[in-house]
Amino acid sequence: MSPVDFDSDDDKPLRAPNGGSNGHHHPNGNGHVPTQQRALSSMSDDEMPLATQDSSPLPATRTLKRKKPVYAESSSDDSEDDTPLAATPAKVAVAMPGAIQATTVPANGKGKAKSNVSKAAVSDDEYADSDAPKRKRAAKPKAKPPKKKVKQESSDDDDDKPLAAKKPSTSRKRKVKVESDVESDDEPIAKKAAAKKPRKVKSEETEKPPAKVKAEANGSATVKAEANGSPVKGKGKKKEKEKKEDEEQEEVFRWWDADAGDGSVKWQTLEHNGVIFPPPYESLPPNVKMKYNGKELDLPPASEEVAGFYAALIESDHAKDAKFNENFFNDWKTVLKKYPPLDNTKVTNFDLCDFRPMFEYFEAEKAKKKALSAAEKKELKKIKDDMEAKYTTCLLDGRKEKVGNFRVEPPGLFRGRGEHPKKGALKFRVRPEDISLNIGDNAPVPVPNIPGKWKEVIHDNTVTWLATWTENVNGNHKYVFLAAGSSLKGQSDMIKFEKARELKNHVDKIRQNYTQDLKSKVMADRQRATTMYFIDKLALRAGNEKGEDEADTVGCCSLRCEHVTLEAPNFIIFDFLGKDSIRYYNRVPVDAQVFKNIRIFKENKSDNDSLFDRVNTTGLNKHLQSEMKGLTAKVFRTFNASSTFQRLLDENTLENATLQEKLNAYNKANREVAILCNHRRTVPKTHEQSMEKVRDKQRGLKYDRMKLRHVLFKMDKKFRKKAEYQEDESDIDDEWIVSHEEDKMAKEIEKAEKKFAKENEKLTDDGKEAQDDSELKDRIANIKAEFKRLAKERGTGEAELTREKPAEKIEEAIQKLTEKIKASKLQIIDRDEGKEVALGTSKINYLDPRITAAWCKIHDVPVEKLFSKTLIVKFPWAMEVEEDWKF
DNA sequence: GAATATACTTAGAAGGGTCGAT
DNA sequence: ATCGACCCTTCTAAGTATATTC
Repeated sequence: MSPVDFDSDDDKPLRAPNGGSNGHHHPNGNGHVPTQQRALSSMSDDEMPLATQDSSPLPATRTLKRKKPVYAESSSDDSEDDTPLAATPAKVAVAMPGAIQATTVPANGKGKAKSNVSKAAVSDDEYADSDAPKRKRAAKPKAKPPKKKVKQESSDDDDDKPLAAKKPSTSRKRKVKVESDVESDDEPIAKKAAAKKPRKVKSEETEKPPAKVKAEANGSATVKAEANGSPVKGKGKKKEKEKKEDEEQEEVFRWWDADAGDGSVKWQTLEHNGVIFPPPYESLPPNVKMKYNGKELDLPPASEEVAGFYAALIESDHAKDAKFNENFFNDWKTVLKKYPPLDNTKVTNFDLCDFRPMFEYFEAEKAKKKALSAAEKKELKKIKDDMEAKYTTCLLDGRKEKVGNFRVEPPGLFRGRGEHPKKGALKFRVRPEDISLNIGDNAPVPVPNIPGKWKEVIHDNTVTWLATWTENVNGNHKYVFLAAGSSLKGQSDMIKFEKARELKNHVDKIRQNYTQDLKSKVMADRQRATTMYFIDKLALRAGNEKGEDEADTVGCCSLRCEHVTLEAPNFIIFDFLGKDSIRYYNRVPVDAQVFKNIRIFKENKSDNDSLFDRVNTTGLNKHLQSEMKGLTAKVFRTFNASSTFQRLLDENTLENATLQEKLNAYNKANREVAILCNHRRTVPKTHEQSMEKVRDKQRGLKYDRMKLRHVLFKMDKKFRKKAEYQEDESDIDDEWIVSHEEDKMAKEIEKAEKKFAKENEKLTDDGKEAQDDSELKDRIANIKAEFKRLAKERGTGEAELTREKPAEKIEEAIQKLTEKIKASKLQIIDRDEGKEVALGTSKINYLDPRITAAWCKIHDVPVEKLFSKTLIVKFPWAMEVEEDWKF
């Protein structure tokens, strides 16, 4: 059985429609949410085997996750200056004029320390409104007493206890605070750092063939020379195909033809130029000042920069977000404390701030840039490209490879998705002192393009990153990796898909096993089986635990009771926020046992308790490994997406279809996968409007075709009988025709006027006399007469052309229009159905590119129609498949 | 064994570039 | 040649997975 059709009612894949309102979510049919829910609680569970062991299904109340706030400690008032963290950046500031490090603000500190104490205080009614669809996990603060949980644990048999992690008290992981280790400033950080870092620095004295590689590297550094005809590299692969200046194209390393390495060592030699830092902050011109309480505010660069971050956003949705504003303002105030306005104005009230002058200045600058001539823009771009050139590539084992994100993230305001508690917080400027480099130990250590020294330089060839740093807002790690088209990324991508294909060979057994386990007497196993069922059928994400200072989103293992609703006899309604706070709403029929299980799992729990309190992703993956080597939860998503795609393509592509029809079949399959994976985008504001435009255009085509038919009818009655001319233009009515003709006339007149004016201009330029206005009048009169005739023709079923044409020509023209109309119909459907589905994500990450490559070969479709240039560069390894290749 | 650290993949928004219609 | 819709790239946030630490 295919991975998705467990739904016996109709074997469409279960999809994950979009949230809410717009109706296109229910593939399975008119799904509307039933009014009656939880009718089942009364059902007795005959085979509720768990009873004994689980007699107290004590829900480990999953209190909220949430990690501790990174900087939350100082609850005291405003001594933020003293916060240790602040110190670090500040230091640098001195040394670097303009580079505002100032932004030392400890991401909003204090305050909201929802101490556990306060949590305890939260009353239960916070959970009370269970039917409120919005799962506000509001309760973050609360830590429900572990109550029975303890008991339960003891009573359960070992295998069966709730995972400790989910105990309320344990709550979630927290991220470690960002340390400012810059202390030891100026030491020869390089080697020493590596030493102190226990990390896997094994690379230190690994054997490598430096000499040889080195030589090669040097050679390839001179790409130019090479392009000129003297291949420096010894690779031999480089045939003379250099013809076009495909210098960047240079020989692609055909790693997929080479021997696979061991896997853990990622490279032997690595040379690169580090990262590029954004330019230091430049103050605004003196005439641009924001206002506070109506008065101009004279800000030092450090605080002006931060104000500018916000000013740029005042027209965006972010500025409408209270949390965003609050976080920004707190952080900005901290900066202001250190870098106050010159006149010492106290900025205390957000509502008194007027950032508009700054905003307008930015807009004007943007406009200025846009107004530059093409040549000027090109020039600027070239300057930038030249400056960045050396950072764009690196030498990996002597081969030139593209680097991905070599630009260090500039400072700004953190734009968290959804209800992220830190959104709007100030993200500091990153300095060399924050960055660790990873580079071959024989490679020269690059010098930062701004003053400063790297935090450390290590030589770890078991990882692929070139640089890393820790971001201050959430303490997350950032990395610089190679680009998507690099050999390293390509290899792991191919491995990913091969692993997903391997799952084909095990999936039957795995399904058999978990189907068994759905009835297991061991609660933990039963829950695990149920999560596997969802992950397999619905392609849900694994659902790791999240910390307290993150948006409240969930995946399969972290679902809470409030996220699933039962609807008899066998439907489950999922409604939760997943990755990126994208809503997942899906009403699906499920196996009777699954239905029963969910009912059991929900028993005696409150809405914000974990549904699968005995399952976590680590345990789940461990189990999966035992079913198939290398299997993890995410493999199911890849597997489901790619196999669904392959099947749909096979089913939907008709042999003799036109190119457009084939493309549509492809996009349709792509779209179904995107729906399965719940990949969404916000509907462009202009969508409806542009739909109407296209529809109108299509009606125009139909109108033209109708007119041509009428011409034929007038020429010879026999045409009226021809079957292909019987069809009616159903969606153009008389009213529309009238307005269409009027429109058309107006446009033609306007065109005639323009043309006339142009002709006259030309004449006078040539020193001749301009035409008389009467000429224009004549022309317009002609047009009007023409349209008068059209008006008369209305309803007669007959028409004539301004210029006569032979019947065959007209028939040909009709044929062409028919094709155009057909194509446009398809396009319209395609577009409307896809308005909120993002196809790109699945194409980039989930669909085995070999499916596409093979399909293109069989159906004679140029792959460029489906893959952008970057995708083609990303998937070189897939382009050579045999046409009969199947996922 | 939970918490944390690390490294890598997956994700939508924003903004810029391109391309087709006029 | 201009304009605007849309496609693509860029950016960086937000996941997954597993190793390491306490």
